[in-house]
Amino acid sequence: MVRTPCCRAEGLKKGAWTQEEDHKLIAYVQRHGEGGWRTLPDKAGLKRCGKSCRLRWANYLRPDIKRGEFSQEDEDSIISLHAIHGNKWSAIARRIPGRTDNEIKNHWNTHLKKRLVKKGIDPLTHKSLNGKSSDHPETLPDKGSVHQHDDDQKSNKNNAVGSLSARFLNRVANRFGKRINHSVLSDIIGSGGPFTSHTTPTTSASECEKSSSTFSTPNSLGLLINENTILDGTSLSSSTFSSDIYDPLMYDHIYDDLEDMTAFSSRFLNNDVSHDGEDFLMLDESCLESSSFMRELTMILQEDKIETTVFNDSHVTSISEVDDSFEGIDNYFG
DNA sequence: AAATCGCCCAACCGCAGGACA
DNA sequence: ATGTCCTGCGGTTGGGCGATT
Repeated sequence: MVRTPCCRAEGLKKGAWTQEEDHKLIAYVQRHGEGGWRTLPDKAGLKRCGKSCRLRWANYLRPDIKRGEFSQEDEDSIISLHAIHGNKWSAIARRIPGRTDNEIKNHWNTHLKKRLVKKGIDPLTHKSLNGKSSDHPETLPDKGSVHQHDDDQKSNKNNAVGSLSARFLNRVANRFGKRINHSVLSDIIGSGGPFTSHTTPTTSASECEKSSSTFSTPNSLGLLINENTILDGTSLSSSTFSSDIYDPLMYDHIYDDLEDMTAFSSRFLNNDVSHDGEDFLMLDESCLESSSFMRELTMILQEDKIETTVFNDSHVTSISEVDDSFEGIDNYFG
């Protein structure tokens, strides 16, 4: 099917936006909200195509856009996320609050890529350019190592990635299993391990393979929650994780919260495994359907807000090394 | 001072895919 | 099932601007 490009029409302005145009666009969006970009130019009195208006709004005028230089933290995040997602700028942008995909893409191409090359890191693979495995903190686990031998995984220092999650979640499962019942836990532990790597229904197999070598189970669905964020308690509203008021719909609300870009875009990572201090819980999506599990998880998360140091062990064990049986989980934390 | 170069980044382009009639 | 609209995405372009010659 052939479509006529929207900007082909005669008389439409292209190029840099003027202040007046910006004002018109802002005023219109404030009055009528986003969307309807095709008809917006006429209604707003702009001689631009809708696409141009949408881009101008999305990349420049939106009120939640953070202008100015990227912080070190932002840059680290971008590099880490790029190691996972590659050039999926929109996916990266969703994790960097206030930054647009365009901005991140530009920053990557003009600064970060060069910086990595300077440090001897291939910006495409995030591996050392000289062939040696890089110890550089800006690199991530080899995306291709998902199915490597266990020994390789153990020797990979980045294996610690997710292992904290594994321990934490094993603990959650353990406690939950003791308090609730074995069968539910078995469901959770279930096929291929309890908190396996994640892929959303739309995630490709290749993207799955980019994830942590420790947790990969390509067919599983899942979601990730930033453990550190949860543990420091900054991301959880009391209403979201209240163990006192149990509402069967609560987890729908959690989903809603997690989908809320302004509140959670930087915290809820449904595609990523992070590294070096930023660690992520991985939950099978079915967990969310187990209300009793989620309630228990909620309680434990709340408790753990004050005991984050428990997880700062020097040695961590990946979940793949742990016996998936209930007893195994039980023994694991002694 | 003028010309040239290189960098940066806003904006554009073409394509893909979901929604809907 | 098909066609169209609408939106989002990633890659690319080109104008502005400072640095260098």
